[in-house]
Amino acid sequence: MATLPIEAVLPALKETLGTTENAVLVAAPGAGKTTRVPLALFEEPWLCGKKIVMLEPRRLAARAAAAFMARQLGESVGETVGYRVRMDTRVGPKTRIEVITEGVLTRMLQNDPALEEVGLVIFDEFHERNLHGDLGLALCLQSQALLREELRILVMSATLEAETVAELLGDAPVLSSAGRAFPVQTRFLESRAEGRIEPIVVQTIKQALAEESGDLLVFLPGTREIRRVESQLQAQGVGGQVKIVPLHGALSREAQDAAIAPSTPEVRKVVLATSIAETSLTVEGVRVVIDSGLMRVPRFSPRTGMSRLETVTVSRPSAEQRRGRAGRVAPGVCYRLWTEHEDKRLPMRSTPEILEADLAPLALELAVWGVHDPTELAWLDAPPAAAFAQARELLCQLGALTEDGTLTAHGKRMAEFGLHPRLAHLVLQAVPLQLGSLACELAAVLNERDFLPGQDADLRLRVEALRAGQADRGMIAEANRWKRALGVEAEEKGDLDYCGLLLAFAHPDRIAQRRGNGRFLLRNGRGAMFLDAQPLSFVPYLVAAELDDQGTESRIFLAAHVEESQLREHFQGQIETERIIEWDGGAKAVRARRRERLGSLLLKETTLQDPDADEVLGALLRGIAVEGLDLLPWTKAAKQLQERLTFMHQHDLSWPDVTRTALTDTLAEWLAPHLYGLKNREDLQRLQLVGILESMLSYAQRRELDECAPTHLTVPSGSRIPIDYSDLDAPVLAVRLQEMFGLQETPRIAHGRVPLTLHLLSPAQRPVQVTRDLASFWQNAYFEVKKDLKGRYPKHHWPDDPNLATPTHRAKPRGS
DNA sequence: CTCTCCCT
Repeated sequence: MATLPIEAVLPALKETLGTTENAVLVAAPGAGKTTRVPLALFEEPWLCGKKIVMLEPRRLAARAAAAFMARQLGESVGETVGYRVRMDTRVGPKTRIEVITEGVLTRMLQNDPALEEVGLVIFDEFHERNLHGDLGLALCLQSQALLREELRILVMSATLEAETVAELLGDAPVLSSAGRAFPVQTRFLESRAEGRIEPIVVQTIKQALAEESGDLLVFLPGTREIRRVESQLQAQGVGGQVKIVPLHGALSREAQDAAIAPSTPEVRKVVLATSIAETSLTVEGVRVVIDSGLMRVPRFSPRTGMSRLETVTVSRPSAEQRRGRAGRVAPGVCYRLWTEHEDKRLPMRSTPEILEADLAPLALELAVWGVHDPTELAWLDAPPAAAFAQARELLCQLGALTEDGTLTAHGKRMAEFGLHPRLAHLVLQAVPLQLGSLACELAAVLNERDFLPGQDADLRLRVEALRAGQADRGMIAEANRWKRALGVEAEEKGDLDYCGLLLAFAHPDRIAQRRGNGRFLLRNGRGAMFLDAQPLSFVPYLVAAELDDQGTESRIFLAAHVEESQLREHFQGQIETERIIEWDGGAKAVRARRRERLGSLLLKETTLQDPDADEVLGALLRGIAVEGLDLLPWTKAAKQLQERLTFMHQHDLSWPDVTRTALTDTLAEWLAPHLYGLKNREDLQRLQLVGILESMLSYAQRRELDECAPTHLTVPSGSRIPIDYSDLDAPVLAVRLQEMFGLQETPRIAHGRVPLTLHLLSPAQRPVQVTRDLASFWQNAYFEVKKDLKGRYPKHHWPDDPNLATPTHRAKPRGS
């Protein structure tokens, strides 16, 4: 066996762990640390015969590492070296090295916080900073501090974030080892790429095929871009010369295996991959990497409880990892589709999962561990407070925690399931309903990537396919394992009509009601919809399992029908009944209704038979305030009375203020007493506003009103002419000039304080003159006016001395 | 017009 670069640091590593508990080992990919380190250490005396457990981020990697090490010892897996991953365990009584996946460590710690049988925990590929890795390290560190001070912890990482890890491990020594990869030449863009990435990718692929030999690995953010690049390459005839192979997580295992297998020497291969090829899968025979510099990441929103996919710039470590994929078999080339200037500004690290993930599973693990406040543990990055609080709230809703945050028996059982708390709750709720078997099938379907993507969103199709053996074998095995754990294997297959109800246990916030047109309203108030019409578009209620959380209306990818009667039976305690008595602006009436709500969903609305009179009155008053005073019957008389009172108020503030503003502000005082039993505009139209306004006055004020602000004035002709109070500062008397003959002075009101403004009119009621000084008019302007009137109304009498003339109210001259 | 892993 060739000497690996890692061999150089092994003696120092043995010595370090012989004297101190914690250490950090930095080694580039390909240095051989994953297989060499456990084999070098498992017989060290400081282990005292205890085991080494090593964490891998992926099941595949864990099994592969165990198999490789077993071969090195000339044994098979399960002897000295074993592995323990989800759904698959191979360890025996002799096993000294257990390669496990990150989540398994959490379960081991929860069962045995002191890890009595373990002498050393190795965190491999720790730079990936997965949620379970971070949690496992935090728990291990506390176990070491409180229960097992001689427990060794070794963190292995490919990047220089080692220093911060070393600090977290109590200033642990850092050892490093060089990598073994071949050199890779990096080529940047000359100028910044604008617009879509696909044309530049296509152009670079063609350039690399011409300039370089060997297979190409192209990193794209997602399947959409992969499809576009593929079709553009085909359109440009590239597909004829080379084999174009997509590679992403939604592909079947066979398609993935075909994509990563080495190509035959005569056919060149262009692999179009997502970040799956960055760490999880190794594509054989690659000499050229083309990196779009983009990746899609899920971002969880504590506000909506959903994840959304975002396209982001890759971090520097990611870009380095991608570049390294070109140097595994020979010196290689990496085309980076950004400029050298932009390269300097790449983020120094990817965002650790704990900062952006759904923290409900973590919060449940911490509750089982006995930690209320995550700051009691040591973290590289503590769980963000908002997301953690949201997670605790969800756990309360699911009954895993009590109000004060203590773990319930139900919560403890949920944690033991190794399922997301929502799904564990679904399964546990189903058992007493004799739906345990269906629940296990549903949980298996929901726990994995959708195997019928793009098809009809109905979950029942997936469960049917699973029952027919058309799902992934692992998924079927998963369902069966839970059935055994619950003792429900023998249970009759639950009716598929219960899928929606069970899903509602997991996602009570995603119960949705039809709004029409394939659009739905979620219980949490958000909108959701199907892109194309399908049977589920027309059901009154459904529960959404998967949504995209983009924009104002989320797209529904996966859902199940639920009956209103099922919701009523199982969510009775969450249905709120409210009595609503409110003004209906459309009908212009008070509506009294009884509503049953499930969150934002209105399940039922009925008319309330005997609404409380005071509440009706309140709603009517609010209606009038909103609609305005025009809702009331303002007759001419009422309007004039309001103007007269306003006139009085202006001169004496002891009078009520009845301006529109004041009346609107004081509806409850002046109007409310007259509204009992009224409920709509028609009722209001029958009100007697004159009487209502008058009732605001004292007896003395009523008498004074007629004196000071009379409705009419009797002019010399004997006519009673109405006074117009609409201009508060200058009440107007509009009267034919002829009726005023003989009156010398301007008539006054308000105890003589306010002269009326006279609008003097022609016999045909046309305005002739406006004056507040009648005496002056007679003496001056009258003579000019007279000439004009004589011309136009020659048959009328236009005297030279108006003071001596007889006033007349007749429009036609006498005797005509 | 959907990233990717993982849980006795």
